[in-house]
Amino acid sequence: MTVRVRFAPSPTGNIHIGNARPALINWLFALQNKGEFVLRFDDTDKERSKQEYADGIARDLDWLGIKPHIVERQSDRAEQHQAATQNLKDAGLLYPCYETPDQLDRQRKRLAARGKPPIYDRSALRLDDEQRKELESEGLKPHWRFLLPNYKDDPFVTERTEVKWQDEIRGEQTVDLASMSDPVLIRADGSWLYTLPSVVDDIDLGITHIIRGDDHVTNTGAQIAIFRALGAEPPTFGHHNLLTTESGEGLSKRLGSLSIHTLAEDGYEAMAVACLAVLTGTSGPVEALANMDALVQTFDPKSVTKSSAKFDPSELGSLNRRIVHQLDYSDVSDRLEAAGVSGGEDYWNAVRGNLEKVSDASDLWQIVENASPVINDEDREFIDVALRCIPEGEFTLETWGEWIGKIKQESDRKGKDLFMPLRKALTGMEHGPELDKMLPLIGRERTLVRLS
RNA sequence: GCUCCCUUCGUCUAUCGGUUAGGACGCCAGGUUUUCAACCUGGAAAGAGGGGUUCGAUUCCCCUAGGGAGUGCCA
Repeated sequence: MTVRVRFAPSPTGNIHIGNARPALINWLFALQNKGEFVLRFDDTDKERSKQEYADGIARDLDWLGIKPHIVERQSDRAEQHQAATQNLKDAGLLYPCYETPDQLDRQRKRLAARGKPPIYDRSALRLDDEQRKELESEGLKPHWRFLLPNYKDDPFVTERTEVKWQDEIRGEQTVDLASMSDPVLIRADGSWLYTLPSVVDDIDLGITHIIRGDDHVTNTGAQIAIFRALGAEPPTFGHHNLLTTESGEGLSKRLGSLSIHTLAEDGYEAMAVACLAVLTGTSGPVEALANMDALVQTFDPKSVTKSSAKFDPSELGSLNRRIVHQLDYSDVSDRLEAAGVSGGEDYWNAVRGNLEKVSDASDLWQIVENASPVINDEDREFIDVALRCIPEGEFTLETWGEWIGKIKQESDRKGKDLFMPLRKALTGMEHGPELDKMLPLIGRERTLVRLS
């Protein structure tokens, strides 16, 4: 059977590094198993879902290197959701409830105050047709709950109230359905909550593995019950740990600075973001892997740990640096040319070891094109000596060695005193890329001008 | 409040009862590079607390504390 996974964001905001984690883990899992990746927009919340967010999510995933094989929109599949709804109603597994949100809220608070679990008491299940009619004649519209197979004394008895599954990441998991309320599947306005459409779509789309954050663990218990109620075998589940900020809070959509789009605009490499998002909270090192293939080879779902992991945004800097240092000219030529850096491969190889971000290459380019020479008064005489020693012919990689050798003979300077005045005169800076590589790029003409 | 999960260097983590508690990132020092970066070598750095079980506990059990998640007519 072909592995098929899905990433199912609700288009209610931009994705950040915390959402990138499940997206990438699913993507890697798909590639590792020669499977397919479905991007499904869970847009059942009409109030908050927006097309612009969906577009933004697709764009950000693409930037990260995720190319979905299939794109779906939950709102396009109302027919199937309707059919499943009817199935459940016919089976007596979906029952109408008339409590208002306010009433439910008070009920929960009352239970909490008494130290009891805040579980819905199923009083609506005991309503007869006449009572329902009466409530509806008062103008109340029902919302619908799924009857969890969990109470020993209810008409849909199952011996066990626990749902167990072998989690791809966390090992054996158990959720006790007796500890949760019957989930509301349909709102009073007739629209679906995410729970049922999600299961229906997972069945119809042939999803084989549901990999998502461990905030869904309890959900999985109820959803497995719904899979079974719809006559489908539940897929394999895997729940990865969540990432938190330094202060330990869960990542929220409010973390604008860590939105994928912002990180992209700030000039970070997609692979740096991907490595941090995926490899943090695993037993492997957070390595700087330069391409998705390497990450596919490296990542092991089983290495994801169970506890939430603090991740350090500042690590993105060093990760990015290490990745940039590995990039070949062909990886960056487009970006360099777009930024007006025309030094080609020689230039890239000369400077990449000094860069934090690829965009820094443009700043360094000024060394070649228009550095402001710095020549201290006490070095003037020495620079004049250097000027006289400049080798004949075109500047090559050997020119620097030749030149400095000659200067050594002509002056009594050595070490730092020898090369630093030249570095400052040539580049205007006290540190930077190796001069033997820069010299051919700067060329004879500019060298003469800068030293004069 | 109730349910589930978790707790080892600063951070992410390894350890199938006996280890000098290992690695990665970061940090510090030295080397190398005639600068910086890179690179190499070395170093500092950890079992939340309390009870058990055991010849022996970081490892198994219980309690406490702390953290995460769920507990929605959000997803």
